[in-house]
Amino acid sequence: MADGYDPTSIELRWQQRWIDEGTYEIDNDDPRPPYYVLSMYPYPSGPAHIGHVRNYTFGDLLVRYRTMQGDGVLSPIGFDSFGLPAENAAIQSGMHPREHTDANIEALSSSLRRIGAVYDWRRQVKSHDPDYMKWSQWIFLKFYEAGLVFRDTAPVNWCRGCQTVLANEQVIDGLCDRSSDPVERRDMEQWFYKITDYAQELLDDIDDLDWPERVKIMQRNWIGRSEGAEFGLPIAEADGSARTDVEPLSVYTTRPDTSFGMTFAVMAPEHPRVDELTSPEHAAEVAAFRTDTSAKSEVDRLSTVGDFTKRGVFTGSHVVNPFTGVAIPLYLADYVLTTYGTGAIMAVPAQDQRDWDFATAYGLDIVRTVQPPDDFDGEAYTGDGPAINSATDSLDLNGMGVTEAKAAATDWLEQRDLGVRKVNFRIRDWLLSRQRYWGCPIPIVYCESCGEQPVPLDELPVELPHDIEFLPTGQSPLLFHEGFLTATCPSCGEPARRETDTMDTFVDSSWYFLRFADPFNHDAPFSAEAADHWLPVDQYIGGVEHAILHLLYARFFTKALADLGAAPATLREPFQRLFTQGMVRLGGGRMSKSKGNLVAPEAIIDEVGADALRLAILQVKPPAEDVDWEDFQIEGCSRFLNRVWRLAAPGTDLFSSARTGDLTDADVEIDRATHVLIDRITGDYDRWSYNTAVAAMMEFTNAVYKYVQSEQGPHRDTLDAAVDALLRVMAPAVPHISGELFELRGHGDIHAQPWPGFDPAKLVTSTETMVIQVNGKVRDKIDVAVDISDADAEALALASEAVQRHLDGGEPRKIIVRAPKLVSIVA
RNA sequence: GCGCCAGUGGCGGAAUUGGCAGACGCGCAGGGUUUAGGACCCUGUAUCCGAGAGGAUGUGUGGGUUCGAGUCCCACCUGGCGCACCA
Repeated sequence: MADGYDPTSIELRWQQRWIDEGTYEIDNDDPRPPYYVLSMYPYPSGPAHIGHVRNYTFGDLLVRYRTMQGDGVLSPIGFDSFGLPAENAAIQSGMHPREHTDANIEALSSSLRRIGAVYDWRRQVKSHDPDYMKWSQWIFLKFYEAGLVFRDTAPVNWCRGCQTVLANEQVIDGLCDRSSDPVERRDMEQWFYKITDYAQELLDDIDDLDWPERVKIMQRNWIGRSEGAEFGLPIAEADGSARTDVEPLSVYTTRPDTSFGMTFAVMAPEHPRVDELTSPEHAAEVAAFRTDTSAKSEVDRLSTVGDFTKRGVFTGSHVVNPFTGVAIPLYLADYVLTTYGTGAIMAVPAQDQRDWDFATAYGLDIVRTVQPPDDFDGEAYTGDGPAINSATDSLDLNGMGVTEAKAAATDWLEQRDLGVRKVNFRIRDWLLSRQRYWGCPIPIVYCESCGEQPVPLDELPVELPHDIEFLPTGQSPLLFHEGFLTATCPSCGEPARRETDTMDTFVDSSWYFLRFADPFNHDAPFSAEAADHWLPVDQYIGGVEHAILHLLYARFFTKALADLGAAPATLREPFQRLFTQGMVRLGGGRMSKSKGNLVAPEAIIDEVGADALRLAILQVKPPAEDVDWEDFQIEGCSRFLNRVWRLAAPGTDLFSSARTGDLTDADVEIDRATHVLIDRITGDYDRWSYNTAVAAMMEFTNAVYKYVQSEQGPHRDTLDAAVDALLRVMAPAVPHISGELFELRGHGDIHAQPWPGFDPAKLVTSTETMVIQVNGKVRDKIDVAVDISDADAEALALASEAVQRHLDGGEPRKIIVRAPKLVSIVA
């Protein structure tokens, strides 16, 4: 064939055309129903890798499909362009992070265009663009004003390798999630966002999200709500009586019902009252223990394996168990953390395994207060059961189950003013300070006389100086840049020093989806009207690795911005539907730059075209599942596209041999198959079943080939209708080839076409294959009319020779008829 | 340990409501076309018995419900992911 399928030239031409014609640009006053499709904000690390391509192919299919369905689709793209890798590259290679980043953005943009993904490029945002930074800082200051920002000295996670502070979310099993170095603890002045103010709402609103269940579970776990009681343990005199001149030691427990089994108490080594509550003769030991603990990683501290004898120390003091009035020893132990609850616990070894281990190691009493089942052979028992050993004159819990006893114990505390019901959350405030250059500067200055001062809104953005020297010292280069450091106090006008911390890059990705709604706004990050028009995102697409960090922060920002009046008050959630696509692996392992086993999509596109690659991505596996690169069937997909080309391109033999005139049964059958195709693909696209959609296209194409090659040959009208429908349903998946063929066939721009409808009446056949089972086994199949009566179906089944053979003269005991599909005979 | 998800041919997978298991593709085999190769077209391809007709077995394992189970229920095995001793 002279004019064979040449993907490269076709694809480049269409890609240019979509950009030149602004096909997927959309204005906020577009009259079509708004539909917002968004793929997660990519970090520009260079040309797209195969995982990116998979992600953006799914997004692009949806953009094109919804457009054909008649929606006004918002399909924006931007770049999460701040972050550590650019700065590390600068230290290593001397290339400025800005140049490094800009080059990577160009490379990634080019990749996205090469796979045929379409966006409204006008709306593009980049985190490091001063125009974007301005509004990141503006939001910081609004949060500051509203009390959602604070500064505090806090033990922070310090990564020695990266020489920076990490958020809790970036610490995985005590190791840095980027460099895998062990994370140490250090005290620093840090900026925080008060995400804990929204803990309850963030938890409650998860229920209504159309998200994968496991992501919702992960968020609930992370927020970690627990209900319990907080109460005081009075400090004991030498004789064991309670002191009234000193504040009791406050503890939090989720098991107030077990309080009678409290045989000792434990403070975190960092607890502020350690010095006060340590007796002089134990001071040296306590000090040594605290030093040891501070050097330990969080993994070691929370571990429950191994010897407990070195993991605690006696303070020399006692406290009083308010339930029993008995004085019990007060210890420090590394497994108690200052960051959760009150930083001190009541220890109940019989019902908590760590307490049990500790008690065993230190020879402390163990008293059961919940009766374990008879067959229980463990140590600490945490299950349900009747309370025992839990009674005094004023409170008797004995016999109650855990739930009832909890309530009774808490009521008792509240009635006596000893304690209160308390809800605790595991989630902690969001530490956003980073001691790094390549991030958005925190817009604060420090004045000797006026103290901490927010930068006035009209002075934003605080920009990063460009002339910076990168040294591997681990300290932010901003600390040594006089021009940046020097500022004027907005309050008194005297010289002041600028904050050198920059923001965590998760700040940038926490509101970019709002900026996309109104990217040209010069007066605000976005208008409430624009946000109201587009948000929430109708379909968000990304990796499950962002299940906690990014998605939780973005939810927090959206709620806070709505409460501050920047976003519509009704906008409580940013992403109504979330789809998490699986990862692309190689040989069962992870693909990574360091392993040097990255698959380069560009090389594949050069060889077989972007459409074949897209089709292979869609075909290989259900989108939600991880997939191995070795399983991709690029060749089969390329072969299929060639088959379609030969079928649909005008001027081929297939096309010119078509007959005209009356329609035959074969024509009716192909017409029916065409409607089935549209029906199937519509359903498959709607439910993200792209692999079966591709199978449907292939099956249909095979059927049309058979039809064309049949003796009587194809009818021109039937063939035209079949092929045009095929191209239309393929358009969202393989936009270049279907666009090219549709145009060559003289029908104009396929992407401006409405989604094809189908006639339900045409889906039904006149006959159906009826299956006949004897004792559950298929014994015969008979073609019957679809409207056959049950009685006729039964008679037909019994008349079957095969059925009679298997009945072997016996009488059927029971016959189940599901006409016209099935007759089941029990012999 | 707790929670979630998955397990189907040589391989990736399909089976939307309990009703023909293995669609579609890859791979493999045979044939056609071609000077040849490639490309293309056609046919076959779960396992076992059988020349064939046909039969038996079969969706991780073991039970159960049902006329009928890949699908529902119970117990278990294996793998992946999350949480993990947060009081």
